[in-house]
Amino acid sequence: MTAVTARQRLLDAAVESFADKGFTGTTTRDIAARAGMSPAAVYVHHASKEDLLFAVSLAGHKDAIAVIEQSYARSDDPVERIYNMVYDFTKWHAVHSRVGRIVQYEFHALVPEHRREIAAMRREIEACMRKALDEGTAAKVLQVDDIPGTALALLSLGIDVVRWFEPGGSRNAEDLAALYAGLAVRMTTAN
Amino acid sequence: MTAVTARQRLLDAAVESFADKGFTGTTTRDIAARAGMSPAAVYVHHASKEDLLFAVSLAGHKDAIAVIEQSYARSDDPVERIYNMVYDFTKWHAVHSRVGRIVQYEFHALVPEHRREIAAMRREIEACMRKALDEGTAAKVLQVDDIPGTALALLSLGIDVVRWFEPGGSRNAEDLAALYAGLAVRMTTAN
DNA sequence: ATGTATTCTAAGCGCTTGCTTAGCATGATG
DNA sequence: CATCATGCTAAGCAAGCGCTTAGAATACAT
Repeated sequence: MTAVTARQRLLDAAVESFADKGFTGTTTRDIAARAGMSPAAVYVHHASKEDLLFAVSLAGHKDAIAVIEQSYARSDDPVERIYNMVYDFTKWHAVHSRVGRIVQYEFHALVPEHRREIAAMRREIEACMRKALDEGTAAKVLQVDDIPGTALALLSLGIDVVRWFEPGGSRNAEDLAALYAGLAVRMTTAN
Repeated sequence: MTAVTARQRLLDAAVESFADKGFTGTTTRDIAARAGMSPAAVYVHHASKEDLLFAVSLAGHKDAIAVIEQSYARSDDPVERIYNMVYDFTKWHAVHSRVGRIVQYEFHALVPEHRREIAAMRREIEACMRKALDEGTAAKVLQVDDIPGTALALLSLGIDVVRWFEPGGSRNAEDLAALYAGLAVRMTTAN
């Protein structure tokens, strides 16, 4: 299908452009050129530049939600669960740091309706982490005073990776994920 | 002095504009209007839009470095020191979340020369945190395996606050700082 | 009064922006 | 062979961009 391929090529080009120069710093001509098409071709497959951002953001969030929910489900043990969730969430942000940067830093560039939709998906991610902490403390395996605050901290650790991580840089995604997952366990288990 | 006042008014206007719309999303006309001046007045006091960004970024980094170095110096006890450093660093990012957002997210918009200068200041902050962890583990008070990685994690906690914190929101800067500082101590002391 | 330095603005230059329009090529369908 | 939808582009429009220029207004020294 030429249609699907061209549409996807434009999405890929948008990811690279937005990650490099930000949403407002990217021109529709940049995206078109990267996809090897004329500036007008963008509008054959996407309604607007903001629509491209929304598509990228939506796909990124869906992926991130799937990752953290699968991590939650993989184990019944609260400690193992926290380890897995922080490991996978951190690793995802390291491996997909370019998409992650768009998802995190261009949120405000979305139109209000799209912003609401994305905000709801973020709340799902936070809710999943809170649930893991909730159940772990109820079972007296974890020791967490401020559950919403600690959930925020654990997710922050993973999210902030997109700010500086570069694939092929000095740090490797798996090692970083293991480090942060270990720290997460220390943060949530009794001293 | 009218000169100093106008210059500062433009800097303040730049902070608000950049924080709201990002560097590329802000026009020099936005900044001038916010400062109550004509578009041309910007160039009486600042060489370019990028120069305004650099001035904001430089002031922000100087402030952040001062905060973390004072926290380091306030106590000799490694645990207390980690608590203080994470507390103050987090609180600074919460209180100055608008400046912090510019400092963190518009780094790439600086010209290479300015970027190098700011990057050096960031390394100072990381070095200060590493030093605290280094000395604490050498004294066998802290237990940290990966010192550079843990330093990164502790700073990430504070930095990521600028992504979502709003002054006057549901969370208070001091409570958040105390929470994160407590988590930092758990991360760095033996289980 | 005259000269000088400072602070500011009206106007606008050359260029780029997101997006549209009109139309061309291609290939499937009657 | 004719028709028509699809995927694409050349050209360009109205608006907005960073920044400059020429000069007005003010304040103070001579």
